[in-house]
Amino acid sequence: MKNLGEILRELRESKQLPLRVIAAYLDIDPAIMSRIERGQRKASREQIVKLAEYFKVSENELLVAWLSDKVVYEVLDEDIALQALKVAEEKVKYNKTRKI
Amino acid sequence: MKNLGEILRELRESKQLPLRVIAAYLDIDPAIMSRIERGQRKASREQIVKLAEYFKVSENELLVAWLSDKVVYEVLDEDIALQALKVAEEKVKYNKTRKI
DNA sequence: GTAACTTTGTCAAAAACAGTCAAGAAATTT
DNA sequence: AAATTTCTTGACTGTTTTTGACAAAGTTAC
Repeated sequence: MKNLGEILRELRESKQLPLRVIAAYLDIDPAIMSRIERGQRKASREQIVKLAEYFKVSENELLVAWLSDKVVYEVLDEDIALQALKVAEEKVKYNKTRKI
Repeated sequence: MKNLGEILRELRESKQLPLRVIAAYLDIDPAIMSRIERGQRKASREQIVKLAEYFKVSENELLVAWLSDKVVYEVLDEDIALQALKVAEEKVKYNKTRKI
């Protein structure tokens, strides 16, 4: 159950690439990429898609890590986090059947 | 499985109160309260707490509706919404055991 | 010890957010 | 059905948050 940042760092290090290269590919400063890997900065959806392509890794896998990180972040300091997530699931399921 | 807005509107109407009164209590313009009830605007956590007190309703109940709405909103246009929510749950559970 | 890499702090621009106000639509009262 | 009240919406404003660049400090590897 790895965070997006951990995943990205492992992918990058497994290829022995410096931040510089990935950052250039995304057209951002290496400093930002550093923060993304350390979970201090959110990546954009587009960046995730590009990274999945770059690393030749399942886009879904990365997107799930990314989205779930965002959700966790939003919910984390609440005692009711788990309760809220369960309710959110129900709501999503419900909306899906109604195709809203 | 009601949205926060629906809950608030029902509470208000059950007491036959105009938006004006609730809005004054929260110290905001009725226009905003209207949008909150229609789900077009997010309420702040503090507003939820005040509303729970005002309506003499469980704070948790309102907060869960509020938080889950926020989560749903964040996740809604993704196909992977449910997947991400499940992963988010795991992450929250994991964090809880480690008290981060 | 120096060169490459990474992390961190600070700044500016852009985007998102919370709120006000006013005008029109809808509902209610008389 | 006119008048009054309530509700909704759009346009606007100020504030906060986010995003990214840049530079300096800290690491790591040679």
